[in-house]
Amino acid sequence: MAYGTAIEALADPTRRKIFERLRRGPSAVGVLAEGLPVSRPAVSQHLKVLKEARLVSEEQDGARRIYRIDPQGLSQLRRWLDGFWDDALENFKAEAEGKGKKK
Amino acid sequence: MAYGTAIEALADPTRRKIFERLRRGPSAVGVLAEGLPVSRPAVSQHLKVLKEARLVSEEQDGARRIYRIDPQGLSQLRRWLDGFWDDALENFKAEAEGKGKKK
DNA sequence: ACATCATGTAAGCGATCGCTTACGGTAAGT
DNA sequence: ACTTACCGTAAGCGATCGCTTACATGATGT
Repeated sequence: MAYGTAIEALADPTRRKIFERLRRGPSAVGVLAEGLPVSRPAVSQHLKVLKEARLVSEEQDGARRIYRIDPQGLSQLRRWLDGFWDDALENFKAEAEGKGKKK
Repeated sequence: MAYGTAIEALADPTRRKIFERLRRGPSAVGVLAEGLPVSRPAVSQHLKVLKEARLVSEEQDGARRIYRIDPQGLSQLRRWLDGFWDDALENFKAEAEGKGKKK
């Protein structure tokens, strides 16, 4: 039931930008902040939220912190969405058949 | 690029409850409000957001409005997540190989 | 025509959110 | 030891959000 925190984390546009930036590979906080219209502490706060949602992981490298995408949060979201997708298709199929019979 | 509105819509816990309730089949506004700890106008406002995100669709049936899940918003979300998933796996593979070579 | 059901909308309020600036802490270089 | 680089955290502020109550609207029944 932890997909909730993942969705809430990805709801913010700035956090999505950070997440999509990490898609191209790991990066440090300062580097991430350069390509964004917000301050470095803001990026740090966003990374904390993403980390708690298991969407990113952190690795210390000297004085820097390297962040990379964590597949755990992503897979939880995928499982939830896939379940929904199957149910939705089933319902559409059932409704279509019902309407067909009524004719 | 419309997956953003879908994620933002599903970020709210109450909206997720409504959406999961609709998973079991179409329903009217008043019926949905009975099983929730919020007022009926609140549910109506949430349904408006879900509709604008193409996550639900509306059908008029006399004085009532029947809401059901719309697969459009769902499929957009799935496509976005699937792309992310593929990239994430690629990066992990590349990183693992790189570390292996360094040894 | 009138009453009633079912719903959308407007206004307002308290709470949460995202941002900035200021500060504290740790690691590397000289 | 001192400075510099890199980062997390605290405090505070303006804006957005979700909720409620009150009102407006359209369809159904008598």
